[in-house]
Amino acid sequence: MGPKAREALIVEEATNFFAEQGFEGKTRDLSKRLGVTQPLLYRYFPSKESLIERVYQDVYVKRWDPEWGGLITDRSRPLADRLIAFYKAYAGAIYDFVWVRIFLYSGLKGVDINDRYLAIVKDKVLLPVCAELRHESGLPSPDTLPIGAEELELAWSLHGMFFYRAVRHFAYGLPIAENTDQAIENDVRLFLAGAPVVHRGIIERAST
Amino acid sequence: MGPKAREALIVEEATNFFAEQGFEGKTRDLSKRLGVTQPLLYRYFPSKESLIERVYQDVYVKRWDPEWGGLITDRSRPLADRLIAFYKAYAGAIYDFVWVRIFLYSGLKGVDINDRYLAIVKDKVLLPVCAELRHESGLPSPDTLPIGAEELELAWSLHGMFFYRAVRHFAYGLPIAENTDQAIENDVRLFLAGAPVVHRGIIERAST
DNA sequence: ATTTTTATTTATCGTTTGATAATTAAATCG
DNA sequence: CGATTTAATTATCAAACGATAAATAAAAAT
Repeated sequence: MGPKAREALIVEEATNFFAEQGFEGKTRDLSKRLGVTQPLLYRYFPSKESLIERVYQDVYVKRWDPEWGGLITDRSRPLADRLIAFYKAYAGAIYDFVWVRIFLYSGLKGVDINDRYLAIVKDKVLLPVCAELRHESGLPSPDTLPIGAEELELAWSLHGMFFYRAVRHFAYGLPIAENTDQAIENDVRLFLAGAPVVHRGIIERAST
Repeated sequence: MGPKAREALIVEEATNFFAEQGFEGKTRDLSKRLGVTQPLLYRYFPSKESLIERVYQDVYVKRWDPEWGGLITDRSRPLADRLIAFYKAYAGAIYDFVWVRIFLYSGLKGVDINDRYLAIVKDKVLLPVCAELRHESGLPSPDTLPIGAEELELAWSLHGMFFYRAVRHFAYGLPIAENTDQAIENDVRLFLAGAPVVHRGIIERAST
């Protein structure tokens, strides 16, 4: 087998393997699943750690499409439509066994790529959601009045509804509603109906 | 040191240790933290697995107070008050480094005690929340019309807002709003304002 | 076809790891 | 106090693990 194909095969199977077993999974078990001998792994990667690092790259890079950011901020459409469109698209990448578990395992381990990813989520999702929510309610823009911690927590609530569904399914193995698109739509509508009720209070508390 | 005190000390430190490192943490590292030698652990526990089992018991048992169930169903108080009271009390046990991480690690591992705990959450929290929500909106009681999967998903949304806050903090190491009581109150008020907007549609879809 | 390169395997090393056996130190008890 | 039990340590085992070296098989090149 050609080196490129073999390497790709190793990374792919290692991703599934570590998603299942965690990063303490043994190289011998991985090689068995690949149908090759364990030392062969070390011809393609100098160490187990370097293979794990490669898995991180492979997994994380594929899970953020720069297009998504624009979906939220495009004020030519109703906010509900935008958020539903974004979270449905996002679910296409995120509602996935490998992603959820690698993300949780690396998060628990405290890996830096996790922080970097969450910084993107904050910048491209949470803060924009807060900004749009303010705009809808006729509240001051973030340029005038910065978004505070409690307000950010509000956007995290929507994100929590959305992502915890995946945790329940792929980490705990619980069943979830068959129609996840419908569930996402419910999340967004619930959020947009409920958030304005608490938003003003949050801003008032922040400005004292 | 007396055997009872020593055993309690081992379990306590093992709990912290496994919460940090995961269950692949080495017995030698644990013993080092306890200030004892590694073989001593095997005088108190026949195997590492049995110590882990003991940690499960210790951790999980302390995290569900039977009193909590009653908080949700007591119709002498407004539903908002009840849910706020419940989730604040629950947070006292759940917003905790050890709990969140042991829960996630054991969930990822697929340990059965996790399923048993989640069954309690479903019975004592999620289904009652759906029932109370129906009562508030003048919808049929669960005795008449069983609670469906999409409807349960609605209660999970509130739970997700609540629990994902803990995951963010204790698993990812992200900062959260200082006043968690206020954040919980916001979650509940957002939920109670938003849920009725989608609830009827969910039930209609279920009955077709 | 023979040589050279490269992919893969076999064999093995040095540590680490969970666990046990033998020994020492410290209580406990008559 | 001395005898006996018990807590804890030292020493060590066998298996597992990440990693390396040497050998083989399969392509590629001349």
